[in-house]
Amino acid sequence: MNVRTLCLGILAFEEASGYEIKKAVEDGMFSHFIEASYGSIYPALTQMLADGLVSVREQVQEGKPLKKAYSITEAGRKALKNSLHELPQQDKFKSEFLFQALFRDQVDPKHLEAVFNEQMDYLCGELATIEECRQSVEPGSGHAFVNGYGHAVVSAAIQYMEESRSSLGLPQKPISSDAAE
Amino acid sequence: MNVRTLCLGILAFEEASGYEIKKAVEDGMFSHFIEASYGSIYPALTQMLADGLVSVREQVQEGKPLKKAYSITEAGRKALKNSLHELPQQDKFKSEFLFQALFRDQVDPKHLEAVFNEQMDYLCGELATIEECRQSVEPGSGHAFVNGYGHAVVSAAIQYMEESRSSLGLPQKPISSDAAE
DNA sequence: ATTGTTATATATCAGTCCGATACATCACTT
DNA sequence: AAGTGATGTATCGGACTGATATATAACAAT
Repeated sequence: MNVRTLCLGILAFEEASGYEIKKAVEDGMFSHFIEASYGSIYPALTQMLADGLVSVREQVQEGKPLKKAYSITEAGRKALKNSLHELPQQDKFKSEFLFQALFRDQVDPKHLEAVFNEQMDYLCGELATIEECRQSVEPGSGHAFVNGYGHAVVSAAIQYMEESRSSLGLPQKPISSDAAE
Repeated sequence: MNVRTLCLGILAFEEASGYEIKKAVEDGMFSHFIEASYGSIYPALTQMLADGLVSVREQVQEGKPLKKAYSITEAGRKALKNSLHELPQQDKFKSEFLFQALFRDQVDPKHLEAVFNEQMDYLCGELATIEECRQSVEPGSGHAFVNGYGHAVVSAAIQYMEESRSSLGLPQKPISSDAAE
């Protein structure tokens, strides 16, 4: 699946600009299972416009830059439906954190601790985003399933991390900066 | 982090060929949190050889093609250690399965079921790989932590998938081909 | 016998995508 | 008056993927 299909999928829910698509995959509804950069989103929109899969509406906004609001066309919906019936590629998961954790005996304990805490912050942030979205999702929908999947997985990761603190030789949960001692 | 560092990391554990590195990230110890293709592994090894980070030993094998066994050098270990002290990038997770699940009302139920079952197979395969590796890992090591992380996350995914069968309108667990009805 | 498949192994390349950067406008703070 | 941050479009070098080519040998099937 390429970025074009990804954009079509987001536009199938609502009209959006390139900037908004980027936000959706960075922080929004789609953030925990999709990635895409400006360098692929903008060319994808341009190309799909040429192919008639999307249409633009240039919005002149007060106090903000020009915004190109893209909408999916009928041809676009058809193309999306086709893509949805292809066999999906395998999930891809890359974690540099886990890679570093593999060599924990070769890194400075201070670094390990910093990296560990950053990972916890990241995971908790993901969980917060997922829980935010959970409210605006109707039960039984595809959104609900995907949201629940993310919640299950990220929760499990957080719990495992928490349980592993001692076995990694790290100090317990640093709730406030001067609780230890 | 680039593929060069990734290869160095694997070579820090044991001498390996490009083919074996690919296997390690595809099926082995590293498979659930690392990705790399031949198209990046072989150039990485060639370049690192030129830079003196690895050395080769050409093995003439009986009944098999020539094998170039790469080993990490002292300079390579130093370079790896440096890389390990950089801040890791955020985890990346992409799931086309979840993307398709998002549009479950727009896809053929047969397709949804097939895709769902394939995802289950994939996840169970991952779990099996992780459990295989678990045996050959010494407790308390970085390997053990990473292995446990994978186990926690994949187990959670499988459990959630299992619980969601009915809410997606799918038939129950197809253990054998003619158990239903 | 010979065709096909699977496993081992190296290597390349078109196309895709990321990460960084540039540019521009406005709100808000310092 | 300067700096920061959010909104917004756009491009590009370089990294990486996915597919393909090449080669050898074991093994199964026809």
